[in-house]
Amino acid sequence: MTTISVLLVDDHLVVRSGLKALLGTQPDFDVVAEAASGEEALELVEQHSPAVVVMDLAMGAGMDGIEAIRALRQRNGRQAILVFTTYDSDADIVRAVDAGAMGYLLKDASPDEIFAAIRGAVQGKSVMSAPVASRLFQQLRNPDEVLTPREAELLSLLTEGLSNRELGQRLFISEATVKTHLAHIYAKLGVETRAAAIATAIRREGMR
Amino acid sequence: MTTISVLLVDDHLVVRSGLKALLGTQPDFDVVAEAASGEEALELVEQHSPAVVVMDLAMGAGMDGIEAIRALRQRNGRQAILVFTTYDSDADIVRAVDAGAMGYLLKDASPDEIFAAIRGAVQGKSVMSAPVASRLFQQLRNPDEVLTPREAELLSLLTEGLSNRELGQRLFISEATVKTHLAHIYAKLGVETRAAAIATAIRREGMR
DNA sequence: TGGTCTCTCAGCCTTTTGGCTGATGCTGCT
DNA sequence: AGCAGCATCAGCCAAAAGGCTGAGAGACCA
Repeated sequence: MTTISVLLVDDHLVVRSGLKALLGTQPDFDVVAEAASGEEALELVEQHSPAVVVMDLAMGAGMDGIEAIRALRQRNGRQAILVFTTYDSDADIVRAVDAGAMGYLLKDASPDEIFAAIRGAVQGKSVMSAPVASRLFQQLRNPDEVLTPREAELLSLLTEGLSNRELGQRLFISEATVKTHLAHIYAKLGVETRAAAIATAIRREGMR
Repeated sequence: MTTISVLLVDDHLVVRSGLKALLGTQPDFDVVAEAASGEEALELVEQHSPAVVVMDLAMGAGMDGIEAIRALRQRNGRQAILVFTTYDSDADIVRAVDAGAMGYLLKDASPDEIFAAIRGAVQGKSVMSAPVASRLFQQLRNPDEVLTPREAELLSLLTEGLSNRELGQRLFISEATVKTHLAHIYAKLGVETRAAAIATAIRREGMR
């Protein structure tokens, strides 16, 4: 039997131990290293070149999971990257898949789901939790409601409470353009005010 | 040596396993049961009457952690309850302590912190993570920044994206009064716009 | 009884936001 | 070559939000 080498990336030690304990029950998994940050993950991948990287998206400080995935992909590693996170926000799912994640699991997934996802990942199969899949499906059905990259960027800044003027300065665009983007964002989110947009963004899109 | 019986309550299996693995490294801890929900926690406390209950606040569906703590306290159990959660929102901290939690740990706490907190809890000592303690301290030092009940109510509705007019209608007050409350809220939160207030409320005050 | 807090309301004025229409340059796809 | 989508910008106007001052009623406490 071929063993599958795994790198765990999560800023919470408890989660890493839990995952390690779970994977330890299976004969074909071998957790070769653990990282608590994106930066550390890059190093450890270099050192151990694991077959699979299981990665959280929300990482306290520094590089977040998405950036780490992107960085790993750019160094053309052959690792299969599996997202393992608490939230299933639309934006995160799309960005993670876009960045090159092979699968997307939620932290309340059952052990079997986790095992299957990892085994599938090394074989090039894409596995995701049911809620995640249904969200992706939803987006495919309603492409009109998908934010463009620029809009998502703006929405993200919006949730920090910036004014149109400030948004323009941050993004190096005029206030007029900010307003245009906002109008599109409101339409796509189905809201009419910036307040509602922020509320929706933080709750539904998971932008915190 | 007296062993300390522990009940773990967290809706994520990985977290429970991780915690169990960590506590297993110490000779004086004995994880007697695990619950995935508040309801289950109540049952298992009844069955095992553990010395300490380590509880997450965010629990998928049904009874949340705060309610579970309150319910346990009302059944006048002698368990020390320790909150073990991801976020340190002001509101959650206050509500948890108010509900009867002995300590408040964040999930990125080190094993030693966790061990110390559990051992302290059975001896009646209150242990909390540094960020948590500083937030509580902050509130005691600046009572001027504590929202009045009415203000908190308004802020909560604000996070749903309502306009001043709608807020007035919901609360049966004039728009002028809404504006007065908002001005006070902004001052207390240290923001200048409703957008920033919403962002702060959801992130810092934990109003989701 | 007086002071303080909280909640309530009004008016005035400035700034910000949102709705609308129209327009340009770029990219990618057909 | 042409079309669609994206990002950019402008101007105009109405609505909403925010800053400021002042003020009254009720609760609570010293």
